[in-house]
Amino acid sequence: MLTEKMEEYLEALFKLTCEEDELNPTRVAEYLGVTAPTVLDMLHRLETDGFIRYAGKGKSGGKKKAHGRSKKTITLTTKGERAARTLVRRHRLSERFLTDVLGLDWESAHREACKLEHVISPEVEERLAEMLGNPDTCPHGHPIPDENGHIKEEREEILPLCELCADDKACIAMVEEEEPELLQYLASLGLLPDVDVEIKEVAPFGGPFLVKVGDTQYALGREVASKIWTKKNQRGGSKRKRRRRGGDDSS
Amino acid sequence: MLTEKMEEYLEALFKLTCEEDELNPTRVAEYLGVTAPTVLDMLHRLETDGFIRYAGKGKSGGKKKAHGRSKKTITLTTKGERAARTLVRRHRLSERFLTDVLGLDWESAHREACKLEHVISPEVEERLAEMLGNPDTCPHGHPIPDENGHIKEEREEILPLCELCADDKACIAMVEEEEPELLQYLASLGLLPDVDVEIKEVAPFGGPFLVKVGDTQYALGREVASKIWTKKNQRGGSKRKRRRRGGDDSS
DNA sequence: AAATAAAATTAGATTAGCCTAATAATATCG
DNA sequence: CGATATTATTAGGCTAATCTAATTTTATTT
Repeated sequence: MLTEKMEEYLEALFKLTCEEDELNPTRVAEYLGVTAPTVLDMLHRLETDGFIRYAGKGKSGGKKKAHGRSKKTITLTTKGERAARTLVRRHRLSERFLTDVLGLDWESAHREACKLEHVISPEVEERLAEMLGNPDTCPHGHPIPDENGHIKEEREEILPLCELCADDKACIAMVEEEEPELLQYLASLGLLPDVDVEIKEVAPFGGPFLVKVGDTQYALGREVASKIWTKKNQRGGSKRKRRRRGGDDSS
Repeated sequence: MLTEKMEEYLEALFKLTCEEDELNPTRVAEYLGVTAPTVLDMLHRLETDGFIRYAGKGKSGGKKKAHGRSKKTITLTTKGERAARTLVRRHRLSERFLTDVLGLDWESAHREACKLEHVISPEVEERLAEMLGNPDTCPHGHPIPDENGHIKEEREEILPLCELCADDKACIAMVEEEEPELLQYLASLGLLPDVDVEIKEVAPFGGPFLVKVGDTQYALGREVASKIWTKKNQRGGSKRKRRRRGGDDSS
């Protein structure tokens, strides 16, 4: 049986494995705000229940170092990934409901969704999706997996704002969440999904981006700019900049 | 801090103390499907946290039996009762939402509401109530406490169907829930809140009630009849049959 | 390669909720 | 009243999650 805690870990593992390969326990501990032994414990439980694999990748012949068989890594099994995607779906559907129907602000919606996702049944999930018109993104612009956990991948050409160049025009596709202060800040600048922006200038040496939103211009640091994902307005169709792994992010 | 389990117990205690006075641990254990020691354990925790009182009622001078000071009873403190009423409110609001907005059947709605009630924040509670038009009953007809936990007491003249007499005409006010099979059965007969019924005959010696609903007549056992609360159509204004304590029931 | 730093893992404890078995108190019946 | 039920309570255990304090591995530096 999947306890609420197990669900939380699964979700975290899913998000983290999408963002970085070679996920290790310490990173998970840090992300979830618990200690490493606690994570180890849970990893074992998740493993015996078949949700993850935690072992050195089977390179049996590897004579690397002779002793310990090639550092363990955490990977979700199909079962584990299915569960995680369902949770992500429920979380994002909840967020949509909380913002669109009940009118909560993003941050509250996120906080509440973290609790709701664990108590929503398949039936409620389905009705909720239906009632909301089967939305395909959460308020932050992140895709909502379908009933089977599939994430729509029309995501060609989505790249962080920090990779745009001067004079590029783009539309914000999604903003990283999980960081309330950042969100608050972005919202205050009007940097929200579906908003059009134009890069006026990119300061060299890791300097700020001068971005025009509506009639105003803001200087955004690289850090912030990397948290805003944009859909570039095809303008000459320069197809550089590949996407990363097939995964997804946060919220 | 109030854990989910503590909330469950509080709610159960609230319901039970409304229905029977002199509530004892064994009854609670039976109601919640756990063992008596488990209940004792929780009672102690709830007591140290100030949600209940569990002690022989202070009759200090009572020389009854000399030894053990007059059997302990469970009572909710103001704090405990406030918490319980909030839970009842969230449960019933959830039920309304699940049935009215998402279209779930009563039983599923009840099941889901049992989980939702523990994760709904004051903010969501408020918005939900607003969105639903501040309903004052759950789908089964039970009153929804207001934001302060007050339960509307227009409940004069609400009495169980088993106390009606032949030829009485009444309107169903609410039906006991917590018993899915019963609910299922009642629903199949069309015995739902707001439906008008007429008692055609009351068989003597604890026999069944012949009740007319729409064009059909059904024979209901006393047990079932006691689970259906009705608002009698004033017909001569016979004011007998007082209500019980100020409490409320299930759902 | 040795020394040092960082990560992983083991050991041992704690708390909330639960359980079973045993014991103590109360009630009820004949 | 005394024997038999019934209830309440105590004792002792178990699992999920968590922690702190070692200890062991694995990496990195020099």
